[in-house]
Amino acid sequence: VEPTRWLDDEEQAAWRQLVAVILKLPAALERQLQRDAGLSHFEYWVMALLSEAPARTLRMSDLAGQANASLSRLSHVVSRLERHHRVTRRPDPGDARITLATLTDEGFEVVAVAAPGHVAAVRRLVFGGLDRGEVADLERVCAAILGSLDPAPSTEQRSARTRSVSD
Amino acid sequence: VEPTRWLDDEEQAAWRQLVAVILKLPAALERQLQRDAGLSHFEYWVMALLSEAPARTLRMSDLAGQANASLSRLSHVVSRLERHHRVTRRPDPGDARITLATLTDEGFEVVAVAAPGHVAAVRRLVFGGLDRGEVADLERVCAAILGSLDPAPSTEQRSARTRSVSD
DNA sequence: AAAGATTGACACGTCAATCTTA
DNA sequence: TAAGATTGACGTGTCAATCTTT
Repeated sequence: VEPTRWLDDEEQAAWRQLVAVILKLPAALERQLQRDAGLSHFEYWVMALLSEAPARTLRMSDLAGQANASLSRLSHVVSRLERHHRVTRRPDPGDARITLATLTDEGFEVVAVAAPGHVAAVRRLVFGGLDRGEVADLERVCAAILGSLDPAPSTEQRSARTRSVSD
Repeated sequence: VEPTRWLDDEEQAAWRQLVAVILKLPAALERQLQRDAGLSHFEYWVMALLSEAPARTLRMSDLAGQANASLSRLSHVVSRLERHHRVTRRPDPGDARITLATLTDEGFEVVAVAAPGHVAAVRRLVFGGLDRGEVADLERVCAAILGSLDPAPSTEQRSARTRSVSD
């Protein structure tokens, strides 16, 4: 087998580590949230994003964008959350094509209860072994990768970050 | 909501980026392999690992370890691969509890054909935006995270790496 | 009883098709 | 016709239960 061009040794080593992280980290977070709060990581993430939004409400499209998910995936998950009375959906009064998703009080409670344990897990699993410099490295490298990953640097989702139920 | 202790700003920023990478990178790789080779990323990874092994053969347990997967998950995937005549399974002659998985010639062909495109995608999506220093950072940080992730620093899977059909 | 592995049920993600409003 | 969103079918992953060999 002699392909176009391989990865060099450094890249190969880095790649193996990245793949391992991508395989194991999500699984670990999933287990923690499932065990301690009965939530999937994605459910938690969606509710956390809503909890930060004005009026705890977001358009499905915006929510999908902020959650890095397809509209389809989001819709399935929100259906589930709605079934559990954690989120409600209703058409936008101004443009009926748009659906607004709102976190209920009950939903907020669920995230609020789940948050401390999840944050602790993230601190332990991700940041536990990193010093300040490595945290900065992590952010820089991830940002660079995301740059290559998103062909469209169009819609900037930069905005004042409010601390709330998340992360 | 006032939990035990939050992430500081730097950690929070890094965490958001990491989550985005974890959400998007696997999806992107999956799409590429599915589209160009009809393989899932995990299937590719499993076959690539077998292609490097002596006699293209590995015990299911070892394969699961190297692939960072549960034995159950691996078993399902290998069943699928076996159905497509890409892998064969047989009990170990010495200890019949053990199952040996072997990559077939046909399976090797499949990986060999898929590899160049996949490597190119990895180069483009992951390393395209990184300079040498950032590649090193990436490896360091991932290694550190894996350290926190694996409670057991027991079994060292360090061994001479052979370049083959992978990465 | 323990190790190695497999299986089946269930939950989730993806894709393509569909529906509704603009 | 396009934008926003939903749905259903299908493949895959996970968990617990199971099976076989030691």
